Amino acid sequence: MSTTVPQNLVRKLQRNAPLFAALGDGVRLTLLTRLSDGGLRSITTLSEDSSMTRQAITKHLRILEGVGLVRGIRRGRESLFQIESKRLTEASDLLGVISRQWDDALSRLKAFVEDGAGH
Amino acid sequence: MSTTVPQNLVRKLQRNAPLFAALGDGVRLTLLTRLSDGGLRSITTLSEDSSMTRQAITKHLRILEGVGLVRGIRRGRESLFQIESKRLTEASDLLGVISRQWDDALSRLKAFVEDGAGH
DNA sequence: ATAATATGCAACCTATAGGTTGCATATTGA
DNA sequence: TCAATATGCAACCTATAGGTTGCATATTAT
Repeated sequence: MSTTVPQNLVRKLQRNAPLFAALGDGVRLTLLTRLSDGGLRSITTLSEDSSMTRQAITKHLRILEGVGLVRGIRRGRESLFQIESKRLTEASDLLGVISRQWDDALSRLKAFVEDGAGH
Repeated sequence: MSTTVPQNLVRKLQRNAPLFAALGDGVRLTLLTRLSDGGLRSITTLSEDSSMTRQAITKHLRILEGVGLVRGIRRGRESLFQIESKRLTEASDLLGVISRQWDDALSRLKAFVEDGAGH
């Protein structure tokens, strides 16, 4: 009973490590929820009711943009950000696939044990 | 058109930030995939085909344990780890809820715009 | 034209994530 | 009992994540 997870799935997981890392920060999760109505918001707007500086918020937005969770567009002197829900759906699906994979493996293991392996 | 995401969902997301952070590291993702067949493995075993020291692996395992993605049990002189697929399913479901929430919000926004808002 | 607004850029600081080494302790096998 | 094995503990190192400040630049409003 060795590894049952296909290698391409492993690679897929690895490739998405930065995405999970981006989600692993409270400030960024707050930004995402503030954008979650699909609206466009400027950096200044997003910084306003935050205790942090605009520059800190900017850095977080760039990280989110880097993994494709938000998209920034320049309009005049301001740069507006909107959410990319597609990317998040992908993340959810990926975790779903993995967890199902694991559940399946566990079921097989359980069945194997309950069948009285070794008889 | 302000925030449409319920506050309890926001809190739920925030609460799970450490879980996402735990998933945001390649070494830990590798450990999870190595445990993904549901088997029990010792720290030494998990360290063996890694370029890192046992202590580094131990730290990663404790982080995974801290967020409930694996469970460690002591048996004799070794401590064995197994995966907690339930926790991962939760993570997947959570992201799913959020992304659906966002998709819905975007649909409403789109409909709002296409209906010719302001008429 | 000029002042106000919005952002970008870069240097800098501090905490900590992620790794190492060295040694102590518990358990098992001969 | 004694040696080998498995882990724990703690100090330490280094890179970097996350934040700040200061200033330059582009855009808009008066």
